[in-house]
Parts: sequence; structure tokens; C-alpha cells
Amino acid sequence: MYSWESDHVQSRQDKREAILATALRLFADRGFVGTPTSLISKEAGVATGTLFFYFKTKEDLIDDLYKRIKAEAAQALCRGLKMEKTGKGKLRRLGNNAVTWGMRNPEKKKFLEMFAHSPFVSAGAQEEGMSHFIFLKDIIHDGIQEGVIRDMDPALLFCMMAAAINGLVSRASVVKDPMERDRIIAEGLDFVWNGMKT
Amino acid sequence: MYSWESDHVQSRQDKREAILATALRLFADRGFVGTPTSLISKEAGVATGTLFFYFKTKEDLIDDLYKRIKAEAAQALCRGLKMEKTGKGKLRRLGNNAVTWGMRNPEKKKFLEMFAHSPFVSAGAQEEGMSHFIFLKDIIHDGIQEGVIRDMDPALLFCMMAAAINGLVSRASVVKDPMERDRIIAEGLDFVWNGMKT
DNA sequence: TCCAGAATTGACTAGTCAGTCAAATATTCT
DNA sequence: AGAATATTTGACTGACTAGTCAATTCTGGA
Repeated sequence: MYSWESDHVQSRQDKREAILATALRLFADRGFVGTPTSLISKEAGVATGTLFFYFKTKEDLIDDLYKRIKAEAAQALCRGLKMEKTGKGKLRRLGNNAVTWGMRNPEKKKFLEMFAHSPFVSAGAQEEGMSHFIFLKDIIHDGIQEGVIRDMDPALLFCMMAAAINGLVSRASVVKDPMERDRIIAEGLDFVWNGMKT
Repeated sequence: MYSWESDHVQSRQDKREAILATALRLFADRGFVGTPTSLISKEAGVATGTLFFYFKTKEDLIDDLYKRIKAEAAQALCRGLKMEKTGKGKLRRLGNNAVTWGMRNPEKKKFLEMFAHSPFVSAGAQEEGMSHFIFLKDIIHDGIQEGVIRDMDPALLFCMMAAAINGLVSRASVVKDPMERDRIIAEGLDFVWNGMKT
């Protein structure tokens, strides 16, 4: 079968993408260790050797996914941030963006969670992942300067914000009714906001 | 060598405890899958067969640890709770207890975290684990009745409180200076409290 | 002391999985 | 076209691991 004969046209480089997409799906519901590379390649429609042609090791594949998702998440957090002039506005927008992204990308969120709690994480990837989020420190810092945020340890604020929003998304994800879900998201964001405002 | 000759007197039933303690330590820093049963038995000073004499499978061992730690954590959360008369007092005490326990038992905290994010968790253990925490729902409910807590979804409040405190402990754990650490804990608890109070 | 059952041992098994490699196929360049 | 290079394949290997089991040792009671 030649690609120009197929319904599923797949250029050669797309195999790499197919592997990444399949890996994400499988990792999210079976975990890193519960997902053999053989299964990834099978579900992606490639041979085992092909997977190792594109990724030197399984860990490389995981790290690659991590960096990619982390970068995408950082980008999503920034959506519309420039338009907000006040620190308060920026922070509110940030929270909204975070929740929206988490709700829309459950597999990616799960992956990031698993990665963070996994003991076999390459320190390098961990570090590069965080580098995308430096701008958050600035926003928090500005908020404190403006006096709209309580003067607390910025790293603590960052940790607690992230954790609380994570909890919020987990809770909101199990609520089926869209109206109720929106109400819960609003309540959750209020929780975060009240926690940090002066 | 007979036990009465040894400096490390170890009655027969203590092997079970030795296995559990060793497993906790190893799981906490290598993860479930990164810790072979052979290593657990070796470090606990027993034969491989002995481990499987006390625990039918590796998963049984993990579940057992989980139930035990969960029960202990629930107990720790309750310390001094009876003495508090108001909902506000109870909730403040609760937060303090949670942080204190998390800081004092990093391995157990890590274990619970890993367990929660592990995809191969027995639903039974998960359920029994939660059963120890039903009393929290009541406290939250009382707080809302009293009017000291904002009227929001109790499950959401529970999720976010747990997540935020978890984030707080993570952050506080990396701070070496005791004074600064105490300040951060106080700030963190304020965050949680401000998030939920009316 | 002797026995029955509980506890303990560690060599062994059966299976799994990450990663290799030589051969085959496709693509690009001249 | 034909050579050179890039990609793809899947059978295979070597390492590792959960769990077994027959044999041995320990323990408490008669």
C-alpha cells in the first residue's frame, strides 16, 4: 500500500506525531510503567523499531511529551493576558485560562500530574518545563507591588494557586451538568482569589 | 543466631512490620514499580518467600500500607478537634493538624500522593481510604450552617482545601530555616482560610 | 521429649519488556 | 537510472521480576 492510495494519508514524518499522540493517550490511562513501548507502537500503527528510531529510549519519549505539553500549557495560560492592564485582571484571567485548559485537555493534565509525581523524572526536563512559567513570578510580583495581593512568599503563592486550581479542575471534571459545573468553577476561582487578595 | 542472642531482638510477628516499614521507605523514594519485591525483602532482612507469606501479592502489600497510613492520617487530623467548639476553630485546627502531619511524615505523605496518582489502584482500597474522612464533610457542613464558611459545594471545598494544603506542605518542606518555615505555614493557612471564609 | 503446625528460606519458573540489528523499502540527489 | 541516504520492519536478546514450592527451622503444647 502506497500512501497516495490510502484514505489515511500519512507522510513519513507524521509517524513521530502518531507515536506521541498515541503515547499520550495510553500514558494518561495506564500510566508510564503500565504502558509498554510495544503497545504504543502497535496502537500507533508502526513497528517497535520505528519508535526507537524516533526516540532513543522510552524516557526520551516521555520527556519529549512533557516538554511539549508544558510549553503548550504555558502558551494557553497567556491567552489574552496582554489585554489586561491591572495585576488583578491578569491574575483573574490567569486562573480562568488555567481552569479552561485543564478542563479541555484532561489527558494532558493527567500526564503532567503523573509526571510531577513520578519518581523517575529527568531533572533536566523538570527544569526546562518550569522555565516556561517564569513570567508567572513577575505577575505575582506586580500584584504584590500594586497592593492587590497579600505580601506573602511568591513561591508559596505559586504552589498554592497551582495546587488549588488543580483540585478545582479535578472536582469540576466529575460534574456533568454544564450549569452546575460553571457555578463550581466560579466558586473555585473565588476561593483562589479570596485566598490571595489583600 | 537465636533471637535471644541478638542485639536486635525481633519477635516473629515483627517481620511483617519490618517489611511494611522498609516498603514504605523504598516506595517513597523509588516509586511502586521502581521497587522490586526482592529489594524490599532484602532490605527488610527477610527472604523473598517471607514477604509473600505475609502478603499474597505486591499489590496487597501496597494496599495494606495505604489503608494503614490513611487511617493514621485521619487520626492525626482529629487531634484536639473535640476541644474546639466553633466551626471556625475546628477548621483552623484541622488545617494545622494537616500541615503538621504532612511535615512530620514526608514519606507517608509522598506515599499517599503516589497512590492517589497511580493508575493501578484497587478501587476497594481507594474507597475504604476515603471512609476515614467522612467526618470532614460534617465539619464543613457545620461551618456553612454557622455562616463562617461561604456557601459552596462541600466536595469542592474539600478538594481545594486538601490540594492547597498539599501545596503548602510541599513548599514549606523545602524551606530550611525554622522561623521562615513557620511564617510560610501561617501564610499558607491564611490563604486557605481566606479562601473559604465568608 | 516429641509432635503438629506455623514461619522461613532461597533457588527456580514463567513471563514481560526495553532496546537491537540486519535486512527491506522508500526517498532524494546527481 | 542508479547510487547514497533515510526510514521502516519485526524477530530476537538479555535483563529483570512477581510469585511458587519443596525443604527446613522454629514454636508452643501435650
